Amino acid sequence: MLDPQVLRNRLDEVAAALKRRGFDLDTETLERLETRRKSLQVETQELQRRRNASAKTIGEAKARGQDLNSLLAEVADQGDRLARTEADLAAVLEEIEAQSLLIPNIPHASVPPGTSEDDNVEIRRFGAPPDLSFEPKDHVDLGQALGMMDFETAARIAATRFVVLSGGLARMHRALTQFMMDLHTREHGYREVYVPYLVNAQALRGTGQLPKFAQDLFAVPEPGLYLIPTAEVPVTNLAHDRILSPEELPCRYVCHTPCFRSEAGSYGKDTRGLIRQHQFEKVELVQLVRPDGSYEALEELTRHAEVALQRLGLHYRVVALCTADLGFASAKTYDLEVWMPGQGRFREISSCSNFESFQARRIKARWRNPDTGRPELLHTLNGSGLAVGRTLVAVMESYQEADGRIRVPEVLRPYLGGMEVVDGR
RNA sequence: GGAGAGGUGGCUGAGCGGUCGAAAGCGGCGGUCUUGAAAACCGUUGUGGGGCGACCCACCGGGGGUUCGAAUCCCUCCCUCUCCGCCA
Repeated sequence: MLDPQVLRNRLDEVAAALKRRGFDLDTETLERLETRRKSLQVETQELQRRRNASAKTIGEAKARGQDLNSLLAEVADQGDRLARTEADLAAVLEEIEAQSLLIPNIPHASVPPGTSEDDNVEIRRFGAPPDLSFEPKDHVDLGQALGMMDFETAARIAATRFVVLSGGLARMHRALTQFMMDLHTREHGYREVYVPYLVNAQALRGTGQLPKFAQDLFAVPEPGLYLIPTAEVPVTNLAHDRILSPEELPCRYVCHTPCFRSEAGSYGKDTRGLIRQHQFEKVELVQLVRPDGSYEALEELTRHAEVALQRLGLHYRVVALCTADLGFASAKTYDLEVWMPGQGRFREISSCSNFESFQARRIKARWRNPDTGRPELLHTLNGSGLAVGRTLVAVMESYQEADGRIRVPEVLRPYLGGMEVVDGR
């Protein structure tokens, strides 16, 4: 959510900034609502003031044992009028709130301009495609040949876009998670957290998935909760309605969770393989930081995610998303794209974003600024470190042999009892 | 699932329907004293919002109601704690 003050006083600037990301702000409606809000609020508060004053007078008169009838007659019709303006004001405020929740974040000045994902800008590259002297297979062929990746069985148990992994592949999937968690807790200074996988609507509103993206979520109607689409939701909401002291910052969390996405609206897209599943595992990095350091934090967080790819020996590139490709809540995003030899292309494996105060305002996540002594909004960031399923795909396709065997990257071997080639156990 | 107790400011904890944004204590901040520190003493100390301003408004778990007036009464929802049952 954007700052209501700015939305009020510098509406045209906001509209121009949002235009960069292709969003048309309905300034006419907002101005009309704001005018109405102002007059209603002033009127309401004046009526409240009068009510308080006369209630006080009546109280004092009663204490002196005076006759109250004339006083009570005077205020007889005050209540109705106040109730009406209060109701009108509440309706207008609700309307403004509803509108505000649908306005995306303003792109940072450094975000490259663009009209589609084709305008994203490659920032840097690591490594090179693996030197395979044969025609590489994709992870589906590899996994099924090994008998360790089964989409048909998963479909019988659940539906399409689910998978059953088994044997060495299932173990390597787990090893990848362990490796990433150890990396970020031991070397990058993140605090591990374990959180609920079902969250309420308020939490999802806080991070920006609701109200606009309900169709992407799995709802559980009975307790009225949603399966998390990313650990970002519960972890960022840890700061809900909290005022942190400066010593607690920066606050860095790492969290491994399953993620659930309905993928509505992506029929026919990535239907093959592990790339786009209804359920997948992710290791998520979340930071809560002072506003003056959030862009350094974004660079740092991105590097932390990159280290995971580097240690695994995977070829990747870092891409700055252009204004058109930016997520709803993000002010700036770097995508990490890993090379997938079986597909002959780069695929997103991590997305690292600075949300500035956009989420913090919805969540009321603040810190006490010692310079002002006041509570002020934090900046929030997050990034995948990494998406585990897609990492497994990249490893399988990058470490394949001509005979279809898959070597185990060095860093994973300690987690797999020294296993050098994926086996069936 | 059954029975009971309770949700008040950073914390603990008072609060006959009226002068309560709310006692007191702790903590925090500033000061006096001191070579310095502690102790003691004095002062100060919630959040959000509106108005060009003088100022004003809202908030005592959430929502609704009664009333001229609600932290205080009523309804409802949520949450926490204790005991019993059940289950991991």
